[in-house]
Amino acid sequence: MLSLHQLRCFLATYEQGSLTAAAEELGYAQPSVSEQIRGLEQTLGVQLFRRVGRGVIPTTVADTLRPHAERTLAAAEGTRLAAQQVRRIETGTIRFGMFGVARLYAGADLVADVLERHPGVRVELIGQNSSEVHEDLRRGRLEAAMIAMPSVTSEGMEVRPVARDEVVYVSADPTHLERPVTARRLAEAQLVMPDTSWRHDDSVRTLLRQMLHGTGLNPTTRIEVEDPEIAVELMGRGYGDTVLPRGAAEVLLPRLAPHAGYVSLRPRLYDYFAVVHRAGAVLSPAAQLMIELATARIQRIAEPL
Amino acid sequence: MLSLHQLRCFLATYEQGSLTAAAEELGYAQPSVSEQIRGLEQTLGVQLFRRVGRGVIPTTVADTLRPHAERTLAAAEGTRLAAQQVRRIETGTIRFGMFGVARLYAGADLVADVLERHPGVRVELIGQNSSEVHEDLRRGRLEAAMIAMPSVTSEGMEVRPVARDEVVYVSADPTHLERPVTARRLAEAQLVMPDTSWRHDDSVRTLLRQMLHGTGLNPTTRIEVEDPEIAVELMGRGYGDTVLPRGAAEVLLPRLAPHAGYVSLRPRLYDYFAVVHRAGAVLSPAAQLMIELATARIQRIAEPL
DNA sequence: GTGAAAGCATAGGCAGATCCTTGGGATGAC
DNA sequence: GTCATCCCAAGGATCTGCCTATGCTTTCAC
Repeated sequence: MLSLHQLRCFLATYEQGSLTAAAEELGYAQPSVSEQIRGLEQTLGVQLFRRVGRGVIPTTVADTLRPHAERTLAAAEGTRLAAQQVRRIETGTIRFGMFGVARLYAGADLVADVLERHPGVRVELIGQNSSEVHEDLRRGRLEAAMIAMPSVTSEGMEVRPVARDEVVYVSADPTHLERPVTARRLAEAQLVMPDTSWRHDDSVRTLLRQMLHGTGLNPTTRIEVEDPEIAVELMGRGYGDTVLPRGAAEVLLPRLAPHAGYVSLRPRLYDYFAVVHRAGAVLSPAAQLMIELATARIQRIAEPL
Repeated sequence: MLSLHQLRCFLATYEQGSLTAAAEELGYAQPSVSEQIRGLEQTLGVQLFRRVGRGVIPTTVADTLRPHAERTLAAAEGTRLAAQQVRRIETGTIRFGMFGVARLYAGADLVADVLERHPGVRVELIGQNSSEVHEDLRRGRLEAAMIAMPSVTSEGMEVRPVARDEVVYVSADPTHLERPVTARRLAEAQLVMPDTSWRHDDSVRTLLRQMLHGTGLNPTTRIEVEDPEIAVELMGRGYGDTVLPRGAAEVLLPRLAPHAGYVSLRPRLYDYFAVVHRAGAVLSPAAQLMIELATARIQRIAEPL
């Protein structure tokens, strides 16, 4: 079987014109190189050098094969080099999970932070929602992620909360914002809620369900949409109120519903942001980098823990 | 140390998405492939697959390295293929030794014969003279050759005569050609001799020296030139006679000295053509081919043995 | 929920490859 | 002729590669 080691010995011998010199260059004893050359000649079925008493002389076959051997070794070196560069995060792809609203807060800045420090890399910010990210983590498609809690159960996952953001009641009607909103008021509200497809996993929905659980009530969602932007815009036009993490409200309201405001719930509810990865996993440098940068960004918007 | 085997296992695993499937494709047991992957990850210092209970998932590092691994394996395959082609004489260089007058007889036809059968090869017909060829053989720079005998001693060489050519006396003066030329007549002649630089090794000169040895005489060389063509042309203009192998005379006279003729020496002298290579050498297919074709060509011009 | 199947890791053992040292033969320089 | 150089050959130590057997985790079907 052809091996890189054989090719290295071949090239050294060809260039040095001597097995002894080649062995010295490669740091081996002379018989070892001799054996490699013999093995190469046997696997290829050709004679590469004529042994002529003292010294060896390359045959025309050796002349022909030399550029091929050089190409092969160069390609192998390229492989090694590419791995080195990836290891130093000079190149390659960084894939990181981040669900909807966290990405809304910090996504663009996070990518900018990464590219600032590592201009050569590709960045993939994966995940429409928290539970999809969770599934990707579990299946190994993602190494680490920033998710919102409480969410689906996290068996086999290591979850480290890094920040929390209050969940607030948002309305374009000032009379709805005069006092903190209780469970009873919430149950009576007409709501425009985003993230319809994920309503069973979404952390804000989960919080609201927990809040109303003791009262036997359910919030009325008058309108269900996918995008928080659409929900906010509809809320601004008076089609209903909505419930959002405060960070999202502060990002979206000035742009989409300048006349709307928000107020706390009573009791206050909090959405937690956490770093998640498989329990017991050794994180790559790239994942550690993403975790560090994402945490820093989230903590500039939400409340650090 | 990086190895082709590791890269083969890596690619098979990447494409199959499973160590077990890769092992089956490669014809190994699963733990063997597993070990190779682990070794590759260790030598490169990166994680290529995430082990996730059932199955493995390639990391983004694996995505990045895959094309490099493919290039490397393709280059290695190219090396193997090139060797195969050389072995079948489909490509590569054929180097063969042939000294002056033999090349004059058969050189162009020999090259044509080779290219007819093996259109992809390069051909090198090496050697200004017999003794240079001999030295190249001894040093290993040439594998085999066609030389003229008697020449320098052939210790360590295997010499197989394949044809002989009579050495004849050539003159533009018909009176010189009426009878076979004896040693006495030869010693009195004014000669124009080619191959000046090699006069001590040249086989025709050696024959003449042997012929005159018993008489205590030396041939008078009025003019010494390098090329047989020049010698024949000067002879044709009457500046002297010359001595040549008959094959050379028949090639050169019609073109360069149409009024000249030739006659035998007494006793007759013969130049022998022989195939030569290092004693005990195993000849490559290319060398065997050249020997076969060169022998056939020489035997169509000179007298086969 | 439970058992069966799939897939990877680990452990132990065997065969072959790799590498070294020592010694012998051929060649070339003086 | 003598010595130095350079290759091959042989023997032994170590390492690598590969196998089988086994255990653990995840996945899937009932």
